Amino acid sequence: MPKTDSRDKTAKPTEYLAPVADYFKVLSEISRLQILSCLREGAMNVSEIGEATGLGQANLSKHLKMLTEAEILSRKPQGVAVYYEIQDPMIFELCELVCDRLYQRMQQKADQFKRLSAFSPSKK
Amino acid sequence: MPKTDSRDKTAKPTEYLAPVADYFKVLSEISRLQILSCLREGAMNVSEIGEATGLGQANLSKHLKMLTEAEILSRKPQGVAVYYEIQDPMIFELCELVCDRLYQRMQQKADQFKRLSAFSPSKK
DNA sequence: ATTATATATAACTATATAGTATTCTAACAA
DNA sequence: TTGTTAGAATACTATATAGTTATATATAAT
Repeated sequence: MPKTDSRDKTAKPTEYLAPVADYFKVLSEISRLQILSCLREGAMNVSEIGEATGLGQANLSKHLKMLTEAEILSRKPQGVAVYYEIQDPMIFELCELVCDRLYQRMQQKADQFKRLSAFSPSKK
Repeated sequence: MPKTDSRDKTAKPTEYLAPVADYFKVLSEISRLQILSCLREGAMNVSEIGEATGLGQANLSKHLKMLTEAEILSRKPQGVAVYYEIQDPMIFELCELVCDRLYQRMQQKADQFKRLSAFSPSKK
């Protein structure tokens, strides 16, 4: 019965994790989240996105390329301009999950702070 | 009626995105995903995690610190050993969403390849 | 106290990448 | 054609960070 050699540390699992890590990496930069955020409303061309985000042209272009290669955005040239659009709305699910959780935590901490505040007169 | 100055490009949205980006950044490294993956089964101490993942001791220690500060893991010293445990299972939701999507895409591409293969005899 | 062991920290190196300045390409307009 | 504009590609710099080696800390055992 063939069995995986457990001594081989460099073996299997790593390769499967790489694409997942790469995907999260795309979402791990503020500039790219900014871009995604302003495309929630619908397609925009590069100049428009640039104005909305304040990102430099070359920089923006690189980020758009990354997002497109990750199949998060789609690219549609129209004459001289190029329009980008959300291709995979799942990213918003991901962002919302994270946002909600971060918000919960803040709430919780604020709550604890209020409750345990050293200067409150009571707490019986 | 006070209105946000839309000329101020460096203003608001960025700060709100930073914590989200930071959270995704924690999940964007293979080594950390490896760690999370092996903690799915339950708490483990550092040595055990090291054996399971093959990561070096100091490196592992740094990753565990990051994951703990992100409140993804909890840290429980027990004598000389320190046990780490998943504190926020939401990460698995996130990973599953991404995995499922990546899998769908692969399926889809394989499918297209099969269908359009230049060497197939027929296609009607 | 002394030693051994588990984990953390510090210092360092090497690599990846965000941002920028510059050049290139392609579409449209004159 | 020539020029103009939008976007992409290239080259470069500066910073961040993964990994490693070496050192420090802390608990347990002798």
